[in-house]
Amino acid sequence: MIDPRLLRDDPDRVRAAQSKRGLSGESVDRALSADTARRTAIAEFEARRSEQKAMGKQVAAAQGEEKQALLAQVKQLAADVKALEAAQAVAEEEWTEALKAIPNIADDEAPAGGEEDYTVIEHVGTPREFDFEPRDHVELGRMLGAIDLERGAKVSGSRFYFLTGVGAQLQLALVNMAMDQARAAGFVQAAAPSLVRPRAMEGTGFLGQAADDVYRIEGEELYLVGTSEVAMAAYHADEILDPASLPLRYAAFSPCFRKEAGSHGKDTRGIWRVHWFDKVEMFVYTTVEESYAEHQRLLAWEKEFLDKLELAYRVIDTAAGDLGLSASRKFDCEAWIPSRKAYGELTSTSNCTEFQSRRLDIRTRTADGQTTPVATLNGTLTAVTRAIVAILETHQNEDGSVTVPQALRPYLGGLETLKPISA
RNA sequence: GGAGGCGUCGCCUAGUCCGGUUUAUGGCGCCCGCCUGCUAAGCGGGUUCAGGUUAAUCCCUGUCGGGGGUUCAAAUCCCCCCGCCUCCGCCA
Repeated sequence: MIDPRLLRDDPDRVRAAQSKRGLSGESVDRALSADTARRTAIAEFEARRSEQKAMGKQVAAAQGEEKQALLAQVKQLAADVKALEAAQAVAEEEWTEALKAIPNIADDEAPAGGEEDYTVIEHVGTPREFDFEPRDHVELGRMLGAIDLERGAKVSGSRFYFLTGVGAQLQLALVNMAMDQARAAGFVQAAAPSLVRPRAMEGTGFLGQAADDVYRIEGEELYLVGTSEVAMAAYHADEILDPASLPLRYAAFSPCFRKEAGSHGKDTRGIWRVHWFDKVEMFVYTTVEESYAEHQRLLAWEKEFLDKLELAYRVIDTAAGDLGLSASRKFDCEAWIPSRKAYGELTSTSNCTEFQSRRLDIRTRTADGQTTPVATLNGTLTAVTRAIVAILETHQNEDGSVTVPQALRPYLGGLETLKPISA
């Protein structure tokens, strides 16, 4: 949710932000008129209510006939108050809805436009040149006994898989390496629930345009999270965080579930795009002023992790139209994926500024003691399946074996090479 | 899944049976001031959060886990939901 005062005081800035995302100013106009209607309704209700309270005291003090007369008089007042209160609630609801429909204000630095309008910030490493015909991760995973797609489909359907043998080991190794890095950097490690209430899902902005991608539990008021960002954002809901405790940094492990609605036929091969994967996610609460520097730090930690996996990647600055509802700026780290002959997103970090904290009512205090919404940021340390794809394909050898990146070896009991168990 | 108990402004707590002089007690903590050689003690005042209004203050409204209802009037009575605790059942 954007700052209602910004909307009221500087609507043109909000309109400009909308157009940067390729959206019309219609929702801005709707929110503005809803704000006016709301304030009128509040003033009317409060005036009447004040009258009623004053009369109520007279009733309490009065006796006999005088009391009966007052009662008759105040009865109409009570009916008015009730009607005005209901009207106020409706106006309030419409205002909230209108306000929530407006995406976060994109950062001035974020490129304007849609999905294709990102800017490349930097390239790290160079895509590997193969002197043999490289295999894709599906083939490598089969040879290594690491990925079982057929049985994944049998048991759970398309876009599911089993990680077996070194595949399962690789998952635990990646998770442990991510958790160790996070702990060394001062993060609090967390294991987060994957099932959350509507409040958490709604508060993080995933029940808006992204709702189609969210699994709902039938007969329950619960959703499966697509990222532990959801649980970690709601973790401090309704709290006023001690300024001295900021930044609060969490590294959360959780399974993630995505319906991938609207991506039928896209990335159907292998484990690149799946309905379930496990992830270690960084999540930070800090002040809005500090959030911009923190965003760079999150990006640096993501790069550190990718560097340790010895991958070639580029960093892109996502365009405003591709930010999603909550983010004001987003950097994606895209690793070179040999079988795709292209860069593909491995990690992503977003600065959501006050957008989520306003919805979830998470605040801190300014130097003069006033409450103010915190900023929330998130960033992927490792999304296991995509990391595995990148590692297998990048570090494969001609015989189908895979050389384990140095940094990962301690997490695999010193294993230097993953060896095929079948041709 | 069943039975019972509980939820008050940071923490503790009065008020709930029997609705109205409650603008929700009081203590601790914290903040400001007085006093004091310094500190402590003592004394006085302040101290939920949000919204409306305002240049700002004042003021007004809401807020006793959340929502709804009864009533002229609800922390107090009724209903639903959430959470915590105790016991029983089931279970990795």
